[in-house]
Amino acid sequence: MKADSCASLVALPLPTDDGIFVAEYGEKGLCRLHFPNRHSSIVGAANSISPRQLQRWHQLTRAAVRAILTGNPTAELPPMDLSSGTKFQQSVWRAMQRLKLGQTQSYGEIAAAIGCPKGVRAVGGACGANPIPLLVPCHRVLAANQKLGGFSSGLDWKRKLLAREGILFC
DNA sequence: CCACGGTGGTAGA
DNA sequence: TCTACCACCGTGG
Repeated sequence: MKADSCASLVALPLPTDDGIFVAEYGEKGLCRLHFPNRHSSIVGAANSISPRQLQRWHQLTRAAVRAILTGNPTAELPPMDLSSGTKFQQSVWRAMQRLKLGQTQSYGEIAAAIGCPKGVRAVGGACGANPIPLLVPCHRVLAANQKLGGFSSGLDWKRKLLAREGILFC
């Protein structure tokens, strides 16, 4: 763990039909999203985010999360602060953000897309370090030959998300 | 199906 | 620094 310029200031519950997610916000926007039944950091009382802005961000997050969980396209996304990652990780996360509903790419294709064609394993590592799953759609990254690959929050989630988007895999 | 080597980035010591 | 991990990928049994 390293010094993190994006200390989360507020954590809010995000109820869905699939359980209660937790969204963490910093001054620049959404900085982490947790799947249900996972440890998440505690709500910070002191915040420098205006309640009105926070409410707006959380509303956008909630709508986007629920859209993805139901296999629908997302409309507007909240501002996302990805500054906690290294340069390499951020480039991987940016590449994943370009994947639309139902689109997939392999770890190798992502590696090539960011100009690091031999860094395939490192791309896998960056996917696992993705602080905002769903909205940064790391579940749309498959292994070569349409194999499933991994998922740090549990392969059952990845299978479920892909199925809801109509994506076929082995 | 399995084993293995070549990889690049990261975290921890 | 050095080292031991890895959500990989191709090749070869």
